[in-house]
Order: sequence, then C-alpha cells, then structure tokens
Amino acid sequence: MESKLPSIDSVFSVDCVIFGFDAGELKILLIERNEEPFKDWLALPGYFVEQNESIDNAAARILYELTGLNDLHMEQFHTFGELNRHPQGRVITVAYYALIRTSSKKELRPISQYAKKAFWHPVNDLPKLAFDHTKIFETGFSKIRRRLNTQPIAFELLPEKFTLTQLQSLYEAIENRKFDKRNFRKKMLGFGFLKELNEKEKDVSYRAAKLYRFDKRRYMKVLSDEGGIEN
Amino acid sequence: MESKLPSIDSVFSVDCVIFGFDAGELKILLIERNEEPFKDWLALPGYFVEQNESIDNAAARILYELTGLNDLHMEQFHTFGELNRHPQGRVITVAYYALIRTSSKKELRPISQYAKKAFWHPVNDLPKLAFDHTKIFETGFSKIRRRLNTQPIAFELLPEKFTLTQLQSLYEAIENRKFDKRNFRKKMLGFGFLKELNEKEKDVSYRAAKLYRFDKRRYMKVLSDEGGIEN
DNA sequence: ATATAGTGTGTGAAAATTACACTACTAAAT
DNA sequence: ATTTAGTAGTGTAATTTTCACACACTATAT
Repeated sequence: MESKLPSIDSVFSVDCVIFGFDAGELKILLIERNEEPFKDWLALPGYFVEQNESIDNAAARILYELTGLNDLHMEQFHTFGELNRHPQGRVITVAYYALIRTSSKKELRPISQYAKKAFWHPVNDLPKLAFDHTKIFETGFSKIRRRLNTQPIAFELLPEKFTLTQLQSLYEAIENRKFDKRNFRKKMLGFGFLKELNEKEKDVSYRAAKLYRFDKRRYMKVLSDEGGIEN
Repeated sequence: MESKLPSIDSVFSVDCVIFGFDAGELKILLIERNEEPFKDWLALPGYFVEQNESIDNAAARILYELTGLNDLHMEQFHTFGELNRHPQGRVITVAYYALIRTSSKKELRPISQYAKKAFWHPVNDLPKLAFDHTKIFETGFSKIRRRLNTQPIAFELLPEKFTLTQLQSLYEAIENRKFDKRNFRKKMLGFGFLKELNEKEKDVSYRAAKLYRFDKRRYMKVLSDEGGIEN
C-alpha cells in the first residue's frame, strides 16, 4: 500500500456562475478582481481549492468569501482543463452554477481581499471577462437553458411566492423568446406542481395577481414520468 | 504578474466509463489493476493526468495505455472531489464517458503495466469496483440514459451500417424496457436522420433486414429544434 | 412443403399542442 | 363619480403527435 502519488505542480480552482432574476432580467454575479493576474478585470467568483476540503465545500466557501453569499445550492457543471487557461501555470477549474432569488436582497459584500466588489450584471451584454471565464459562463448558461425543463431550477430564481406572470417572464428570459400567456398558464398549471395560494400581490398599481408556491414533492413525480420514445 | 500559484499537494486523475453494445447487451470496459492500492481489483480505466497535457488529452492517452483503444470520442461528465476517495491522498478525478462499437473488434490489450487486462463486462451485474468507481459508473450511466434522447449517442454504439432492429434493441438495453416495433420505426424514421441504404444484412438465416446509416448533418437540425414550452 | 424467425407496413382513437381575443379588476388621474 | 391605463385571467377549435394494435412478406433450415 505504500506506493506514492505522483508529485505534480498543479492546482484546482473553482469558478461559480451564479444566476439571479431581477426586474425581469436574468443576471449573473461578477466580481472585480483585486489581484494579479487580471487585476481590475471583471471575472466570475472563483478561487483555489484548499488541500483539505472537498470541491463542493470549496465552491461554497469561495463564493462566500468573494460575495458574502452563503447557503446556495450549487451544482457542478463542467471542468476546464486546458493547459494555458491560467497565465501562471497549470490550473484546472471546476465550474459550478447556482440560482438565487435576488429578491432576498442580501447585500453583496466581499469578505476577502481578492475581490474589490461583487455585483449583478445582465447576461445579455456581458463585458469581456478574465481568463476563460466568458467561455465558462457560456457553457453554464447553455446547461441551465437545457435543464430548465428538466429540473426545478426556475423556482430557485423566483421568490417563494410568485405570480404566473413572473414565472413566464423568467422562462422568456432564459429561453429568449415569448410565450403565449394562456398556453403557458395552462401548461404550467397542468403539471400540478404549482400550489395556488389565497394571497395576492400587494402594493401594485394595477390588478393584483394571485400568488403561487412551488410544490417540490409533486415536481419530483412529474420528473420521474419523463418521456422516452413511446410505448 | 508575479504572484505565484499556491503550492498544494494534490493531483488530478481521469477515469473512463466506456460503453459498448454487443450481443444485445450493454457493457462497459473494466481493467484488472496491477498496482496498489486495490491491486487485483476490477476498476474503471483511469490514471493520473500529467503536468503538461490537457485533461481531454489525458483521458485519451490513459484509455489507450490501459486498453489499447484510441480515437474514441470521449466526453466529460462529472468531477469527483471528495476528500477521501483515494486512500493515498488528495486525488480529484474527472470522469469521462465514451461509446464505442464493440463490433469493430479491436483487441483489448493494455500497453502499460498498470492493468493486467482489460475486458468488457455487462452493466447489469457489475462486481464491486476499486475506489469510488461504482459510484462513478452509476453517475455516468444515468447521464447517458438521459442524453440518449438529446444527443446522437446511440449511433456511436452501433456499427456504421445497422438495422432498425439493432437500433431498437440498443434503446431497449439502455432504457431497460421494450418498445413497440412499429412505433419505434415510425418515430426514428420520422426524425429524418436515418439514411436508408441499398444494402441488406448478409449471412443471416432469416429475412435480411435493410441497413441504415446515421446522417449527422440532419441530426443536428433535429437537436436545435428541441422543445421548450410551446408557442 | 412447411415451420421458424425476423422484416415491414396502415389506421383509428386519444392526447397534446398550438393559435387566437376578449373581459375583469385595481389604482391613479381627472 | 368617471375615466384611463395597465395587467390579470379565461375557452375553444384546429392541428399535430402519440400510441395501441394485427397481419402479410421474405428467407432459411429441415
């Protein structure tokens, strides 16, 4: 049992693509870097994994240190291992995404020095990002677009109680197209995992809409009945 | 630009879940290890990534060295980064899958010493594997099951020219259920990415079936029209 | 010739998807 | 009190897709 691991000069890092939905727009979280390389550039929140933590833990820790956010459900989506993606040496990065209710207006406040600030930026019209982060973002965005109809991701972006119109505009933001209101409502309600509440929107200057809540239990059922070919 | 990377004692490895389809059964490629830890155990083909190669390259190289197979299209599906998955220290492993025509009867012949032998094993009834390889396999299997209807993976498992019956039994093996023959054929042909050839099976003791070829160009079109909600 | 095993084709019923336009409600302005 | 502006909320018919189902054709082996 005493053969050894090879000794290689390389490190892992974690990068996070954090999606939020606010004012009808889909946004991601960026930081302004305070460290070389790419000092002052905008980047995805990310940093090195420590020796004694799992990568899942690292992702949570790093996000917290760079943005002050915690308790997100993050999920790994791809690992980037090109040779020259980091100018200082061999860095393999595991990319995570998470979805968050920006409505729970936690303030964004970096704990560590590595980020000057953290802020939300609309996914359309992103600036050039440090390293290969633009590519990482694009990979992540296309993953969640595909997962939208397979996993309960939409609901993680909305407040706990939401209107059907909000839900629809979220779908429209992610898929970047419009839906017919009646069909959308019919379909969503037909799934049976939206629970109608006895409450309405407040403080709106137009007819208040009904609020709904997402019923996770039922959602899982719908998922497991997903379709193969036929028969 | 002269800050340095942290120095951490950790390594990456790559593990491969290689699916093949043979005699109506779905199989994966296993090796018998010739090295501690887990000497003599069965395991997925996998090894350490070198300093100066991308992880994609590493996957291809390692698979070749352990099995003699090359030129597979491998795709990354998950990275496993738990702390104690390797008894000798911190090893993060990037898992890949590939699908291969076992019919092109390349011989399995390990080049390196790390594997005593390599062989196909049916996915049902797998023995206990080294490390966390059972979990890696399961993760990979469930991914390809889900990708079956989204990506052209089925065709990579079949010979270039195949019959509809072969295609159907492959789907049945992956999804582990039966389909109605008529509907299956209708549906598959309806997609329009199967090209009917003017050839028939040979050397069969029953009515020879038409051979088809997969038309990749059309497949891509079908994919891009994939469904959102409606409208 | 006949038994066997797999290929190959059509139709009707049910379900899902799509297209499409108006009324109901609320708050604010007049 | 009435109007206005803005959004919520609803039904139906046409079309398309999915599914369940049964029998004839072809080739080989005996």
